[in-house]
Amino acid sequence: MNPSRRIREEIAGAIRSGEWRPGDRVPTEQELAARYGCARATVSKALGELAASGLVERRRKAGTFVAQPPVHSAVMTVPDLAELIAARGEAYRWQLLSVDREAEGEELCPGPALRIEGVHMAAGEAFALERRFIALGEVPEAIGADFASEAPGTWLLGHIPWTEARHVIRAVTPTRKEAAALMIGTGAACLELDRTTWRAGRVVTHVRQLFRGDRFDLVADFNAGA
Amino acid sequence: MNPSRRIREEIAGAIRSGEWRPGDRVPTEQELAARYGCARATVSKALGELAASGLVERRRKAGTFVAQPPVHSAVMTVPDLAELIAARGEAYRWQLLSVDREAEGEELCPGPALRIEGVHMAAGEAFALERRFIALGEVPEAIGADFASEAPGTWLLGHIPWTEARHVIRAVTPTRKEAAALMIGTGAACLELDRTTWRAGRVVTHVRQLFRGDRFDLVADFNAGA
DNA sequence: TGCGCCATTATGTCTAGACATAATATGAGG
DNA sequence: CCTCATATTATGTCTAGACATAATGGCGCA
Repeated sequence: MNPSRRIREEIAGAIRSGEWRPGDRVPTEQELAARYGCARATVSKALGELAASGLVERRRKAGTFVAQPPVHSAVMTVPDLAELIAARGEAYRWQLLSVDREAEGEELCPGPALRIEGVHMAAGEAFALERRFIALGEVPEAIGADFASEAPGTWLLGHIPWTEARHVIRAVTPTRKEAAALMIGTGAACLELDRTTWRAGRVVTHVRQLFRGDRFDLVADFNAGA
Repeated sequence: MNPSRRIREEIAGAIRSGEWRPGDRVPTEQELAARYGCARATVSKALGELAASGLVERRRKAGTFVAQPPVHSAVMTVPDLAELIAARGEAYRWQLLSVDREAEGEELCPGPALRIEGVHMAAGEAFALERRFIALGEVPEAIGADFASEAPGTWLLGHIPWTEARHVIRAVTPTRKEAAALMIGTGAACLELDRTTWRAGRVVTHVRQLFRGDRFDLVADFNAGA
C-alpha cells in the first residue's frame, strides 16, 4: 500500500466511522510524517487530497481539522437520452417538430438564436419534449446543421466541447398542448429539466426538457472523500 | 502567480476555449517543465489536479490527453429546508404528524426502524411532506430523541457525521391524502426527493420528501475544472 | 505474416530540504 | 486591562533527484 494512500484511507476511515468528529484537530503534518515514517511532502499530499474532497479543512498555522459535513451536495448524472433509452432496451428516435432559424432569444439565451422543438421517443412512445435555443452568436455553424436526423443536444456535444452548465429541476403540470405531445393526460405530473450551457462565460444554449413523470427519474450520489 | 496554478489555468483555458480538443495530446511533463521553467513535480501536481477535476485523462507511458466531456454531471445542492425557508424570509416550522418507535423497516431501510411523518412549514403553509425511516440498529439513540420540537433531519445531522447518500428525484401526482396534507389540489404536480443515507455501508436513514411543485426547484451546477 | 518478448518512455510516487505565507500566541508598552 | 508589534508555527509551494510501474511500439523469431 502506498504511504500516501494509506494515510488518506486511515484518516478518511476515522472520520467516516465517527471516531474523529467534525471540528476535531488532525495531527500536524510533522506528527503524521513521524508516525508513518515518511516525508512531510507525502503527508501533505494525502491531506491535500482529503481537503480537496471536502473531508478535512486546512488553515495555515491553525492546522488541519475534520470538516463539517456539507448540508448536502451530490453529484447528479444527467444522462444522454439516446443512451439512457438504449440501455433500457428500447428503440430511441428523435422527432423534430419545428425549427426557427431566425428566432428571438429569450431571457436565458439572449440575442439571435435558433429555436428547435422536438420529441425524444422511446419504443415508439413519447419520452421527453424538448424546446431548445442555440445562440447563433456563439455557434454560427448551427444554422447549417441537420436537426431532423440528429437531436440538437447530440449535435452540440460534437461541436462545442467543455462547457459549464446549470440545471434547474422542477415538477410541473403540463399544458394541454404539452400533454398531447407527450401522449399523456393533463393531470399527469412531469419533470422539467432546464439546462443553460455556457462557454467562456457566454450562453451557448438553453434547453427545456419535459419528461413523463412515470418514465423518468434523476439520480444524484454523494460519496465522502471518494 | 504560482507556477502550479499558472500551468493549471493555462491548460484549463486552452481546453475550455476549444483550442485543445478532446483526445488531443497534452505535452509531456518534461516538456511543460522545460517550457515553464519549473520542476517536473510541479507540472505533475498541476496535471494531477486537472485530472482530478476531470478535464484531462492521464495514462502511463501513453501520456496526458484532453478528456472527453462527461455526458453531463453536475453538483446538486440539496438545501437544508430550515435554511432555505429562512433565506426566503419566511418563518420555518416543523410539524410532527406521527412517530412509530416500533416500525418495520422497508426495502430501502431494512430491520427495526423508527418511522416519522411530518410537515415542513413555511410562513404557516405546508412546504414539504416528509416520511422518514431511521434504522435503529445503526442509530439506537434515535429512540429517545424529541422529534416534536426538531425535524429528524436536523437531529440526525448533529448525531451522525459524514455519511454517503443517494438521491432519487421524480415528479409525481400526490395522492388525495398527500394533497390534503400539503393543502393543494390533487392535480398539482409534486417533486419527490428520495434520499437514502449510509454510514460505513449500512443504511442509516431513508427519507421521502414531497414538495409542492409550485414552491420548490432544485439546482445543479457543472463547472469544468473549477 | 503473426506472435510474444523487451526496451523505452511517460506517468506515479517518494525523499530531504528550502523558503513563503499567514494566522496565532506572546510579550512589551501604554 | 487593552493594544500593537513580533516571534512562532503549521501549512503551502517548490526543487532536484531517485526509483517504481505499466503500457506501448518495435524487434526478433517462428
